[in-house]
Amino acid sequence: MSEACGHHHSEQPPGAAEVALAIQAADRRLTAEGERMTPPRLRVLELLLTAGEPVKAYDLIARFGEDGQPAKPPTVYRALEFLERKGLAHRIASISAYVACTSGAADHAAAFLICDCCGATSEVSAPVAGDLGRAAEAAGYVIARTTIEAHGRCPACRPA
Amino acid sequence: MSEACGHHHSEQPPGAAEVALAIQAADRRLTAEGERMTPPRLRVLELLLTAGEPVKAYDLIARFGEDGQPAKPPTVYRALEFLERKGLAHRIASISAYVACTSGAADHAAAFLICDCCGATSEVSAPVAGDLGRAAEAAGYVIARTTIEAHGRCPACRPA
DNA sequence: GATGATGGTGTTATGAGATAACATCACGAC
DNA sequence: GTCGTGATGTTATCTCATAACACCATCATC
Repeated sequence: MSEACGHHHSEQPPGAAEVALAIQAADRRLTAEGERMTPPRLRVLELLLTAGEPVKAYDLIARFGEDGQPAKPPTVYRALEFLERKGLAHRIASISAYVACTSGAADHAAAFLICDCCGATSEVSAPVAGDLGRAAEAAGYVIARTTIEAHGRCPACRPA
Repeated sequence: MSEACGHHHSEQPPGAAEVALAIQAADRRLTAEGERMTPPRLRVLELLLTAGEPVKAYDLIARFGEDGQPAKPPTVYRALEFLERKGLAHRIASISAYVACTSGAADHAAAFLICDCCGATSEVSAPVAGDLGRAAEAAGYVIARTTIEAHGRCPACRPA
């Protein structure tokens, strides 16, 4: 997305069926935890899932209304905060964007591989007990959450 | 800084001598690479070094003038971009702040341990060939740069 | 079924972070 | 000198995010 690299990108966003499944699963999990899947939360999650890649907050705001009416910023930011708190979405700090979680696990640390060319993003499990964990332990830090984002080129965009 | 945790924080920013030394070293390195340490770049680096912890861009802007006059945003952002490009400073994306590099190495990947209580930040060497590197390789990604930031409590702020 | 506590939403306004665009200036190459 | 390049100064604007407050839904309790 951010850098032209002169080749074709065939995005294949998830189908409606997959999105519906993911929403169902999220809904069940929230209910089990005594949380509510309210309309704005559902809508934002749906937008994130449908996009299948990181989306800017103001793009979500613009797409929010089914009829083309944008949302007010707090509506979307509150939904994002909730989804993130529940592990259903993640903020990608290095590009100020948000993405639906593709890991089934609740309350997990995440790491991302981000293609600077096509914007494709791959969530991988964050190795909290790995290198960073050891460095933290050595320094006496107690870690609560991590931001781990690697930028580069995905297989499709890799230079020849 | 961001969370009250009811105990005393004794910050000890680097002394003027240390700052002067770091600036000298930076100056030499830039000269060796054919780059120029211009007044705004020097000033921003000096502010970052003196702070000894992450600083918001608009704080740099406010402190920029020796006489209390603020800088114009592009002045500071351009200096920051340059310093970051040269490995003399880093942006910490998760808190939108900037910090002087405390690693001697040029052109290196960095990782940070950030205390959510007192703001202390510790730069550790980024294990590019570690867990994340393996995940990237497995996914076919070629990594160009990484953002690795761990939030928690430093030894001084650690809960009892 | 009133009451109140809690949490979610709607709305207005504003704060915080970052950059586009263009004019001008300093410097080295020739 | 003059030309190309890179840095700076300046104005304006854009993007990202949240504060503050009114209102509403839900549920427990009495």
